[in-house]
Amino acid sequence: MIKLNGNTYQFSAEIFFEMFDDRLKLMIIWYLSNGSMRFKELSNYLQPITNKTLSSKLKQLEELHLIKREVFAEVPPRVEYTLSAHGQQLKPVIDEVVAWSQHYAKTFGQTINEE
Amino acid sequence: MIKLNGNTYQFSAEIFFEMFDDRLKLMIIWYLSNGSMRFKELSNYLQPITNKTLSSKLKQLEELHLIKREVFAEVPPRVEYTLSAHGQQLKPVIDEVVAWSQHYAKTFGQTINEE
DNA sequence: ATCATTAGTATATTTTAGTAAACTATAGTA
DNA sequence: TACTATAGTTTACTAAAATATACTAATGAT
Repeated sequence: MIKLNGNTYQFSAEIFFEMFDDRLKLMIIWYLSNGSMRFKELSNYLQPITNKTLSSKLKQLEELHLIKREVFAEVPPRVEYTLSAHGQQLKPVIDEVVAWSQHYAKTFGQTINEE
Repeated sequence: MIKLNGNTYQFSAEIFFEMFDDRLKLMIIWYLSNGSMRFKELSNYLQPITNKTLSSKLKQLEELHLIKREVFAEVPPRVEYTLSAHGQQLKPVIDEVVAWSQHYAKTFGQTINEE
């Protein structure tokens, strides 16, 4: 039995399942796994998404200690999002997700314009 | 670019993200990874969950070719759910999820009544 | 003076997912 | 006769999540 933020879990994996209860948060981790990104950049990749939704997801990920938010004192503003140490430790999960997806796509989908 | 069920994806991983856009479907895979289970059994593990929700999630997983549904001609009815080959190939993903979660729980949570 | 840019916030509206509760068929049991 | 069990379905409702749209501050460019 695990206690975390007032919640109790039978199995540790349930923590992951609750964290990534939408497709967006894990996708953001996935995009950030290749380096830092700015708000607008992430937004472009995740289209269609509204500022409000992206903003709230990033805030959640920060509260979960999975990403870091760095503000630069510039105009127009610049904010960079980067994986934290715990976020980076999700890399093996991401790698297996990619491997599985490729296999699945090979079986059920059709690849066009590969490069 | 990948085509699958009328949708197009830039990256194969997006297929996974769309499949597991809720916490329930991957959790079901996780429970089934130790063998087959009946409807009620899954329902008990996933409480609180309604019949309608569980039923729809199982239907989705079946359509995605990730689980198999076996009906036995008995009264009261017996239906067993089992991972398909593609479902079983999610095992490495699950394993990494478990490993990461344990590490995360060790850092931010507190384990009580471990055994 | 006005436009463009970034990283959001604010407000109102719509969509979606999930819930609760009742119901089905079939056979065995009290 | 009524109750139990299983594996759902059906209906009506609600709460949560996402959307569209407009807005802000500060600066440089046109």
